[in-house]
Amino acid sequence: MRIAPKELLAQRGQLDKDVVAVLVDGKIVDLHTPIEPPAKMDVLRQDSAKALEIIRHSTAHVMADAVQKLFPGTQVTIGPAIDNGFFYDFARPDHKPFNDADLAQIEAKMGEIIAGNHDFRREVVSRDEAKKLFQSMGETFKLEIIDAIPEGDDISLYRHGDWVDVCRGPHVPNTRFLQGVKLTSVAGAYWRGQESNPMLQRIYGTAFPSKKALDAYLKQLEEAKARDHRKLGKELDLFMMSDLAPASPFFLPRGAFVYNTLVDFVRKQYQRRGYREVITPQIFDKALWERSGHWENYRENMFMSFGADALEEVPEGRTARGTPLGEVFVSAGDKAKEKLAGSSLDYVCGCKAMNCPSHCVIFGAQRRSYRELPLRIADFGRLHRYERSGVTHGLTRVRTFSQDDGHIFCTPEQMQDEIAKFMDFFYAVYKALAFDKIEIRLATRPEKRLGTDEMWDKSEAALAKGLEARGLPYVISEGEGAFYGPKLEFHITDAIGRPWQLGTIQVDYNLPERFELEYIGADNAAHRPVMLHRAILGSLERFLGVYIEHVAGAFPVWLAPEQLALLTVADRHNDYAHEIRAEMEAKGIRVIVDDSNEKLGGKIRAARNLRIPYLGVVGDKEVEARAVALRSRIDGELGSIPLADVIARISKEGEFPTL
RNA sequence: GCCACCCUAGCUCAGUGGUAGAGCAGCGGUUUCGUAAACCGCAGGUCGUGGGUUCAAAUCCCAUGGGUGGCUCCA
Repeated sequence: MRIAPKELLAQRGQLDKDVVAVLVDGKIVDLHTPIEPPAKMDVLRQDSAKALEIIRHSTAHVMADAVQKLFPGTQVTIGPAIDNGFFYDFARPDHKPFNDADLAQIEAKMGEIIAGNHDFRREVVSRDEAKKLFQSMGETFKLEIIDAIPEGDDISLYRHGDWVDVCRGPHVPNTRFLQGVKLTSVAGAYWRGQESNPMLQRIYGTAFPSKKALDAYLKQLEEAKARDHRKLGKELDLFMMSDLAPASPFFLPRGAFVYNTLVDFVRKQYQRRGYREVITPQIFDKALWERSGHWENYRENMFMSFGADALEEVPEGRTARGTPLGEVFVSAGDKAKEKLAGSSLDYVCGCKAMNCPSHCVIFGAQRRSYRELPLRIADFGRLHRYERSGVTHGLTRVRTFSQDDGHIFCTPEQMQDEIAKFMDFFYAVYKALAFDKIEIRLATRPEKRLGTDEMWDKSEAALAKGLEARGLPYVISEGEGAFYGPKLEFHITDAIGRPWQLGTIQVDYNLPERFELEYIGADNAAHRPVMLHRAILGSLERFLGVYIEHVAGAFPVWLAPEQLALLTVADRHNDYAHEIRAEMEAKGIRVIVDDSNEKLGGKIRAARNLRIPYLGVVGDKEVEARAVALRSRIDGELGSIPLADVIARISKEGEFPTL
């Protein structure tokens, strides 16, 4: 005998005013959905974290109600709760978007609906009834949704006031539970996420059990924005951008220092872990990319390049070699194609978007012995990828970057061990950099791919095994692998919680095949190696963006562009400051002197704003004692300390972390 | 690429059809100072760019570049 938890709680006298839903076997069940009376049932109150999702989903319904009241004829589609709130996608008959003024109006209407204290009600209907209902309402998207509900599942409707939606639930008992509501932004979104489908108008919002909780969230969001790497990049003179090279950062001296130091840090590890670094060309003959499969699978992301002679008309009596430019630029307009058609393309080049093909060229350039394997090749080469406008973002999504990239050529037998070694390396680095929350995704075969299903089966299994060997939890990203092989992606979130892939390891049987790579085994026969693509920090640009946010611009002593700022109290201390600066620089310490015409307080403020780890005040006492009044960003005032001790302390902290 | 919004001095921003502004930074001077902003002065902008409407455009319209938040795509 199934019964709604609402009745059950009422019978037991547990139906308090702040009960949102119940928890049965760890599953959230709203008060409307009939269940078998369970042995154990916990109540979820308004302020519990698990109630948040229900509140947000119900708020999405109220928003859809408000939108349909204000914009008659608008169709509803889907409206789930998400990490930071909820959204609902709409199709307006006039295809007009919502603007900020509309949002304010919708929010006001939502307030009215909520104030009406409407009960949410659930009912189960047959597929035909549901279809008839939404047919009569002209909700064609909902009809598609109903059709997608698996046979045998209940089709439930949720109503509040006079508004109805087909919905799995769960929902709050009454609109009065929705007290902290804010609409945040609008966005275009494709129906079912397909670019070929019509674009819907999405409205994002967030909701909390109370106005107070909402305000706290909004404040926290403000604070997160203060550590946005784009803002800090400007404030700390780390990097800049220019319209003349969209999505391509210019690293300024301070930023370039941090960048190079990260590279040095990884390089030092390479030395100990059997990697050999190479430097490879930037621009390659198209033939390389045809062989690697990039031409076929990755061309739209590549920058093309060609010599001036490619633009010359082909002279009379000579046959053009290569591909006419007009055929290369497939997405060029007809006019452009016509113009390019007569130009020969003896030498079209692709600017490299990945290092792997050149490493294959290196591997294949010599007869290789099994004794050389695993061969670990590292490359910090600069990559260029043509990113569509609209997807780029600060340092985290750019058009030019370099990775701490490496490719391991090994025997199939060595592969699992190499994956394990990589995992050790990876976690040692992230631990040293004080990252603890790392999400792992196993990205599996995409639609557009090279190689056989057997190869993909083997590759995916090898990566999963590598994770299971360490007992690491992971999620599967269906179809998100690279075109040549599956990957493990290591994701870290930025200041406002957006995840970014940094490190990766990918198994690849395909490129060795395409490049016909071989090594001679102990049996004196030729064998095909396996290739592992791997990066620890990933794109250094992206890593730095995430890392700046992680440390809020306050780099540890070993990474800080300046480790110590010497601040003089008055002009008469300037000579001493410059003298000891030279002494410290000779010992490898990075020092700046602020001998400007500012008061001490002003100098301290300026140095602190730059997040310099140590401040050293020099005045009469310090000159007298050959000392520095030291102040640490972390430990505060340390008092007057002899010069030699300051040098010792900063030198020690300035060493690279040991792994 | 698609949707919305934004672009005013090096930076942060004010200015909604009628003579382009502030703070900070910069420069010059004064001050010589002990732990988060000394004082005075000067200079700095074809209001992203190009068209249009208007007697008059930073402001309204169109196009275009760049950025922001999403969608899609990806390190």
